[in-house]
Amino acid sequence: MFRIEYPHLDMKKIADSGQIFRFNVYNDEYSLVAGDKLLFIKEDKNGYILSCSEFEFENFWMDYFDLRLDYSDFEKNIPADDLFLINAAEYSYGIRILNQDKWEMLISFIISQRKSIPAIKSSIEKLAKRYGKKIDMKVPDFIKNIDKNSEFFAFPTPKVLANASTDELNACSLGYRSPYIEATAKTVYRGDIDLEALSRLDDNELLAALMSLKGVGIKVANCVALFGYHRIAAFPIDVWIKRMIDEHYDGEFPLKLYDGYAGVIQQYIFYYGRESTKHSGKQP
DNA sequence: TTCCAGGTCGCAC
DNA sequence: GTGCGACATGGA
Repeated sequence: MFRIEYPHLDMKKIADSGQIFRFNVYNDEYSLVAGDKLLFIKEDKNGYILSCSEFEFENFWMDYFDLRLDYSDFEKNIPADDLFLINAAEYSYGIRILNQDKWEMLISFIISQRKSIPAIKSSIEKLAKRYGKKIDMKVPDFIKNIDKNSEFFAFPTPKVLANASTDELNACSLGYRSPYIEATAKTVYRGDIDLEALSRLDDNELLAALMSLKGVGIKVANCVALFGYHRIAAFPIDVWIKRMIDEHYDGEFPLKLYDGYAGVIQQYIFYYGRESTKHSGKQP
């Protein structure tokens, strides 16, 4: 167990921010599967109690939650008359761009196309349960809201998915995306594309390399770049972002104001747009 | 039931 | 390069 307390860190908002699909909320407690790692979290006044050791926190989770980056400057260029974005940034205070596993992001966002977030989560859990290794870790005693018999499965490796049959993949509610997953898994497993090596490319080269994969277009590539490679300049445009830009910016978002970190701003817009719609039943 | 979901592909022009 | 229909399935 290890307690942390940081500014600009809100687990609930991050879990609901659409950048991660295996971060579940149980009132003031959370479970989080990242690759083959499992973390339990409990709110504790202004901080959080984590199920990991201090060593594991400093060697993995600290970077995973992007806690070395100062988020306080990202709002400084928002114009005073852009009330929409001022509100979005304030509403999203505490969201960080996670450093997630590249392979997991690639497959997750291929699945995400034309699916609702609950449906995406459901598909990924089916994949993990069918193909992922069971994680050997008990629900710790300080976690009260999660069933002690719960099982958690690592994200499937490229090898396992590359060798999966189409019928089995179809059982994971992938729909027409099954052949995309199959083709991409084979490409990665064979080593035709080395996801780690892509880190050396600049943003545009990275997007181009990702888009060479089956089922990866401009939007998915930007999501993988942003959430898997921490390219915080990447600005994925999906139906929500487009809707917000059309309504509040007359179809053209002033990207130049946020040079180098537009992805953070994008995440604020996405979260604010979706959450406020969820609660009011209409767009903000 | 009907509609929509963190889009992409293939194929016209 | 741009436009357009097809695409599987689950959740609301």
